[in-house]
Amino acid sequence: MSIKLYNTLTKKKEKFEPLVEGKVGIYACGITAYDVCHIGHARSAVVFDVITRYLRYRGYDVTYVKNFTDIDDKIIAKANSEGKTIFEISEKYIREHDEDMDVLGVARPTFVPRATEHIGGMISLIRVLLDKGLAYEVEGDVYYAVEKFVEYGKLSGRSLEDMMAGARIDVSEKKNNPLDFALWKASKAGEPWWESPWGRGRPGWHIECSVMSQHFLGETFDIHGGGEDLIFPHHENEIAQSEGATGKPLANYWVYNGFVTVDGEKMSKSLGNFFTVKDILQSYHPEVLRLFVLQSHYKSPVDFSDESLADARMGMERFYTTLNAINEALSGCGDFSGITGEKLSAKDSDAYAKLTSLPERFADAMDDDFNTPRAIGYIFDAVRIVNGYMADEKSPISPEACFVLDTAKRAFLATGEVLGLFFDDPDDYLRKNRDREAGKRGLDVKDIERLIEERRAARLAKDWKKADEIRRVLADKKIILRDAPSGTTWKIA
RNA sequence: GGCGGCAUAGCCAAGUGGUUAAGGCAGCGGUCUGCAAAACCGUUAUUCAUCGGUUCGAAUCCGAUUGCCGCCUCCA
Repeated sequence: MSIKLYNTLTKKKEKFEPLVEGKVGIYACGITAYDVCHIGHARSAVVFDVITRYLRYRGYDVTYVKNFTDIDDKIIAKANSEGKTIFEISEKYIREHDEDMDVLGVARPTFVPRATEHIGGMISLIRVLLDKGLAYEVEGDVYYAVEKFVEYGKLSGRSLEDMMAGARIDVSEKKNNPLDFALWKASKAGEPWWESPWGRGRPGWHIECSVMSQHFLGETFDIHGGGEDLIFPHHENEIAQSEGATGKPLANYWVYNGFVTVDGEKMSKSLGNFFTVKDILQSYHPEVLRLFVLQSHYKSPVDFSDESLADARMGMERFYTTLNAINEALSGCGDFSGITGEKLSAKDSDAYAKLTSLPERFADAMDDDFNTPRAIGYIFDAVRIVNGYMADEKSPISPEACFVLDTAKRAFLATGEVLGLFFDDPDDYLRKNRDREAGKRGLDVKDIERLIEERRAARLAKDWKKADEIRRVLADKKIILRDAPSGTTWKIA
């Protein structure tokens, strides 16, 4: 089976064929470092994290580049208003970004270049575009002449005429065509600048990605991606710059994640309807946020709400409850290294066969345009199978059962490795989750445990009435008790 | 105005021509349990926004209609 992915450039799902056998180059546009990350940034990061993890899982040697835009109007504005340098601002938000992504379990990309590290490359590329007649200089600004690039609009599926018809074009006397975009801007007073053949200035937004992608991945690379709002104008302009200069395709596959919405509307700074990653991680385990994101296909819009996150939390709880049960069962196992899949009883063999099919089914779903919702469905199927199997097993469990459960655990963890889930110790996860939920509701863990202790004494004395009364009191606070041979545990509903 | 996307159960969400329309959450019934919980079993869409068409056969293809959303300005 080969991987298929949806290519926005061709508007088709295509078989993935890397330029170089066994190797993949990915460039995803990262953030402009002027503010903290919100859930939308988290989604994009998680999506491309899972794509790279899966490609690696399938044996590809992946080079993943994600840039930081550290020179831009908004960064300058923020630096000026706070009396700081642009570097202080971008440094602060890049660090915050990295902290958030680390907590979210997003693996660090292979390279994380910053625009200001590549000014020289940008100047060279702008020179090439000027030499080729694709750009022109006006009073220290350099603009790209879009009508000179015949394929302009091919990614976003619009023509220059269509865009001219649109009313919302910013008019500048300096531009020959209102759709022309800046490659280089002469610096105004109070703005940072770099020396260039056109005087002191700073780069336009789009040029950095053309330069950095080529620097790390070559003139043509495999996958270019980002949030779908980057299709136009950002990536359209990157194509014009890069392909205009090299005459070669910039990237073969263009992959975009959909937006996170709130009440059906795009999460954005201007609407003020955004939630920061830090906000959410105070209330939820990072894997809950990952599961929430991955339970929708990466291209679909996903509506964010506290309810939907709470649903994802229950899903993670199901996973970890099962993993915990597997661990408990396995802790009672002796040596089962002599067991193999071939000589099992009918019942063991049946469970074994179903559980060993998980990696295959998982890969099947992921091969199909990284269909994580389907892949996760298969993991839940396996959860049901292993739980049913465990329910039928008497303890102490047989070496054969140990073998089957060990196989199941490995299969779960292998899928988790790709999705960035199940990295926590199940016991820790469940306890942290419980305490966090208790905290959110203003419940005191000590009080709860004191009542549980009282109830334990009552149960020992077979005072069921008192035991049930305590259960009821706790239940009113959404606290659910579970009596097990090893003692009573509790959780929040 | 131009371009594009989406509409599947109470909620979330797979499925894009052909056996019983995945899975999760929530609900209900049962098993287990002192009572519970977890878990398991069963159950919850004869139907996929509406209307037409193509086809032996459509949630899936085509057309129209309605509704929602995104891009066209910085944006993940």
